[in-house]
Amino acid sequence: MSNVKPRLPKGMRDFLPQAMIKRDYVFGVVREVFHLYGFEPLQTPVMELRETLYGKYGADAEQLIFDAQHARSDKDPYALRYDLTVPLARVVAMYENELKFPFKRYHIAPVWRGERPQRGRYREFYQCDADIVGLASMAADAELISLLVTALQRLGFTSFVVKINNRKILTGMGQYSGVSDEQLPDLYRSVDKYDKVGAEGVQKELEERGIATDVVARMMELLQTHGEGTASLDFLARVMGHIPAAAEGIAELRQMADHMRALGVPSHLVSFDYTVVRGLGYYTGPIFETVISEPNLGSISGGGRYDDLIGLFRKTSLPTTGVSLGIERIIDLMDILGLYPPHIGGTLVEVLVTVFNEATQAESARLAAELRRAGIKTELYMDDAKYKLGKQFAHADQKQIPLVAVLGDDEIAQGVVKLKRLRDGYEQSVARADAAALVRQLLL
RNA sequence: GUGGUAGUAGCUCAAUGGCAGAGUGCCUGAUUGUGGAUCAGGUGGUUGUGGGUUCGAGCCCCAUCUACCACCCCA
Repeated sequence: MSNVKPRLPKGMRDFLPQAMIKRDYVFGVVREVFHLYGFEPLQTPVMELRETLYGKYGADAEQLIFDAQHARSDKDPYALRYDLTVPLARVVAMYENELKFPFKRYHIAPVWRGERPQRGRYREFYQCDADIVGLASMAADAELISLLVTALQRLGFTSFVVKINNRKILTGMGQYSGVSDEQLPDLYRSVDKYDKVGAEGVQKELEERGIATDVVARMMELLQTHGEGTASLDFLARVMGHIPAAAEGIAELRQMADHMRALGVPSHLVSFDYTVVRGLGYYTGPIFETVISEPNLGSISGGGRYDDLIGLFRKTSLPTTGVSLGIERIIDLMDILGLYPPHIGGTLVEVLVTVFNEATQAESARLAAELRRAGIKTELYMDDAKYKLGKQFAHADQKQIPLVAVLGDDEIAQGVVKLKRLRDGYEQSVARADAAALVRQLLL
């Protein structure tokens, strides 16, 4: 008999119950906030036609996308989705007559990438996106910021900043400084490393990419523009307001600022920062990124406006803006920063009902049923061997179940149940009818 | 995709080319109505996998897998 060696595909993970309880909590909080802002769920297949995915990524696609072919058919080649944005664009194009615009959907689901895994970077991971399709108004972008801030606050994050920029301003800066349109992608890629390599690093890289020293110098100065509130926008307007792209971008961010104020977004949690770039790709307007500022733990969300993408699947495009929470990173940080509320622990079981012996097993089962009817998450102890109280307490302790219900001959005779809280050893007997109420009280 | 580091008990890690170990965990008992603490006893391994060198390999060589790190790119 030769067993198959249990192994996981490279870059993919199992989540045991202890981890899933925490993940579900995070997903649940985020989902609740999405609902609060009127976003509704969308689900699409994990596979798309290869041609659907390759449209957006072109040449690089081969290296990044996981193919997923049926063994007995090579027609209609498939691939695992690479993100949730392309499926959204496809859905919008396919069902536009059935959807009500602006279309506000959220999507929490796994995506797959063929990249080499590293810590915090996997081949299978969850994305968590909210997008608004069909609205050009900056009200949409501002609403996403408000949603983002609310979600992070509800998860317990306090010291973070949503850094906001606009692709049009970056384009304007490039034009003002003398960067050619062909060099813009290079420029974006280099500036994206600002956080990592600093101003000197970006400057060096830009020069290495063959952009003239005086051009780089002008660019670097503009990039580092900063100020309270909209002061930096005023400055940029004075310097490069005559450049159409810049003027447009500046006006958009002003509108966003107005909308955010009306929505009550705390001003200390947002900041205009012209070093934000967001990869390469499809962004056309406002872009944003959230960083944990204290301590400096990197980026936990990103997003922006991509008004052209849906045009991939449709004659004319639709203005669209979206936000993506880096949910895997957020889950890591929840542990690092200790943000889980106390009741999110190693188990979701609230009380273990012990079984004193064979003869009283049925009575314990009845107690478990009573507690469950009252909505209490109850585990009824089960064992193939002998019922020993010590083992049952140890079981509860190891599984981190907070309460144990003891139901021995004495308790049954008196119509009571004895509850023990393991955290501090507090013990109390209570009439059966009041057991659920006492469980709730002891859980607080 | 390129380059580097590492893989020994469930976990964390030892072991000059010469008998594979410790701590922790787990099981049993001290304690047949109570977990954690203590004590006693017990359980722990094809040294990631496959080859090679050698009288002899956890250790050296080659390949491979996996994890991690730096690029590339990205979340």
